[in-house]
Amino acid sequence: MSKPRTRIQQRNSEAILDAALEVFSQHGFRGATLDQIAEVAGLSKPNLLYYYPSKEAIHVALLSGLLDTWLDPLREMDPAGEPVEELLAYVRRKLELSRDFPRESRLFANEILQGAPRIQEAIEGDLRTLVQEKAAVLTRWMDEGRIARVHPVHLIFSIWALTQHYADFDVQVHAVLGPAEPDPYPEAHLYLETVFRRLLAV
Amino acid sequence: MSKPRTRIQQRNSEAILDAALEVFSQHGFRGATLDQIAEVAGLSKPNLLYYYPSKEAIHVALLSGLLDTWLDPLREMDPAGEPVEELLAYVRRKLELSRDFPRESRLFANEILQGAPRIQEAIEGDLRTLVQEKAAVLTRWMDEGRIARVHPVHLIFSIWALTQHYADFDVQVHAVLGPAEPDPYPEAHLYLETVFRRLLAV
DNA sequence: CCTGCAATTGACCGTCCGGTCAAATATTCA
DNA sequence: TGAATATTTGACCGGACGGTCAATTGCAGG
Repeated sequence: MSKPRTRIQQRNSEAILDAALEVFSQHGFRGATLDQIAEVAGLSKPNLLYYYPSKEAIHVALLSGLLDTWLDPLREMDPAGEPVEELLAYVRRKLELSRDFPRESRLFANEILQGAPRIQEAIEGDLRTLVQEKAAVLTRWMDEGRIARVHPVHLIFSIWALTQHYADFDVQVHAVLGPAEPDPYPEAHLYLETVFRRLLAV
Repeated sequence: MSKPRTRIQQRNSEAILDAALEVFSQHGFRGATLDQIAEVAGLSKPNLLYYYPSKEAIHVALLSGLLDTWLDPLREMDPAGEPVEELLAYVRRKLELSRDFPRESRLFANEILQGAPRIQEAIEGDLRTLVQEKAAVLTRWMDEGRIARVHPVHLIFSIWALTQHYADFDVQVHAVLGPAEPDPYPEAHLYLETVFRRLLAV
């Protein structure tokens, strides 16, 4: 992307991306407006377009870094490590991502819900490749009898689904648990650890 | 809602709701346009507004019936039944809902992602009540030693997350599995059955 | 056939949207 | 300081949006 030179450029383009993340993640691409983003960022609309040439450019700038960040925890899963602990560490890292970056998770969810028009090639490329690669590792672990045999790709899907649920359906989670339980993550962590320990035990 | 009297009203208001489901589920409320819905429905825009007074009214009409349909499988979970089989039956019914009504699932996901502005009270009311009620049943089963002890509400969350993932993230699922595996549901069913059998085994 | 109501639509309205532009203001640096 | 450059903005544009309305067409029953 564009490299901000001055401090003002640095500060403003960051403020824009942060505001855009806020708005895009809540309303999706078409539902978000430049005026909204400008207001959240504390800038005028023409000033937004001084830093980014179009609404789409802002969206692309947000998405471009996102997929890598999102997949990093999976990349860190070490083929040479202890299988169950590696998988549980992945679950934990992914859950922390949901807790600490829920807007990013919702931005991604919105993009996928809308058919992934802007990151389809990345999904069919990098993401698919990485998943297939890690699925091969999982299969090897199963062949070696170190974890139970299940469909490796669906195993990865289930980690995504379970962890992202707490970010994407945050409103529902809090509504069901009630105001007495303001932070569901400690319980979620315990629960998910149980789920995958029992699933993978040989 | 309004009771359609004539066959024409029946046919058209159904066509409108079907078209609106298509468009809303893909673009969210703000991202959808009446012209788009009208085109999909094969009607003129003023004709849409002859059957429904506003864009919001269409959206509300769609959502009003949805939550009940969505929760029905959970309601059917029989407190007098065999615990593991009841839970697995719930998982299966929920997964079939994802397979057969993916647009409804995405509509719901969109609404929650956007903060559930139009169904928050229903979520904090009916949905919360039902979940708490069924969580009590699960807790009783755990007390009786008929299923393993885990957090009952998170158990329900995990069923939602795992089953809805296949509808909401459909694009990603197919991209990762590739064109060789056009229908992920048989494998998903097997996988989820394994997950919950192992999780709940005493 | 006619009457009366149901259904449909072209034309239109005010507003909002993404984006442009020229002018004004701040900042940098020789 | 002053010239050059970076930043900011009010005013505006064309098109799309949600919604209205008067007028037309379709249709059922007497």
